[in-house]
Amino acid sequence: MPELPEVEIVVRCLDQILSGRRFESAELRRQRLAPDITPKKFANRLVGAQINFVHRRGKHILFDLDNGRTLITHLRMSGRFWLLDPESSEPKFSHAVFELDDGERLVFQDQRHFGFMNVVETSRLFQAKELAKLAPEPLSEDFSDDYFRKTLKGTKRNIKALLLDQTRVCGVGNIYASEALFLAGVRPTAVSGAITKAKTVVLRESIVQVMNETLELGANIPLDRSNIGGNIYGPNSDGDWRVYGREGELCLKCRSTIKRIVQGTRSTYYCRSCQR
DNA sequence: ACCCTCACCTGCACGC
DNA sequence: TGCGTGCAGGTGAGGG
Repeated sequence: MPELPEVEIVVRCLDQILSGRRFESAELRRQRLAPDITPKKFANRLVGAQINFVHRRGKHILFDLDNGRTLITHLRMSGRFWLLDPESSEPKFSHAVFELDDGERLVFQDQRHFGFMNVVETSRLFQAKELAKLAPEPLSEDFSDDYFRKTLKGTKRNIKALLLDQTRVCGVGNIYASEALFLAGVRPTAVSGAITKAKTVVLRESIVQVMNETLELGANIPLDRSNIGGNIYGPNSDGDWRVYGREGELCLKCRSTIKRIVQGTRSTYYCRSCQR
């Protein structure tokens, strides 16, 4: 269930653990995890390849390989990686299993079956259909005030839905959308194109801030198998969100009651008095 | 071209 | 205990 900051933590762990190691085998157990290729092709394109490094585009995790290919993966709602000892048994819903050197296994587990993989030529990585239409990286200079204002202009969609559109703003998900709108004092139902220039600036900064806050939490954790799942808040612990999941609780700024509404099919949390 | 709704899965927390 | 309902941090396909 990760958004960009959680994916970033997972990527740092994977890069730390896997760089320089080799896929001895690559077993695609659930065909629909990688619908564009057969299990046989999946194995053919990966076995024997060494992992140069692991990086990221939006919420997609990218394994750069020394055979000129890149393994693209997406965790969607419930995907997670495990690095297992030779003795450890695989968890339920292990849909792809990679043997590494020295008997360890990298496992992709996904209870809800929404996750995704593909293997593409690295030379055409950013033209791949998974990545081609993604908006600029929100933590890069490309995600500028100018870009953000232009992408809001001329659309009547509500701002919450727009923030979830990965072709407009990439890396934001359902939690960070509520959080950024609260921080900026923007009502989630606001018409995107009607938001003032000043508010767009504040909202863009708020998106960056909520992501950076989580990244700072993750800055000092060990980049090992204990954090490969991206659960940087620890088991059974929700994030310390400002509004998300706080329906009926008091607003941290003004003490009025946090509301929950449904937009599209997703929950949005906000404060009616702080967010106008 | 745009925008909305639904579908894809399993499991958990809740109320009766 | 059991069963029904609603909910879950994502996104693509298909319809209007």
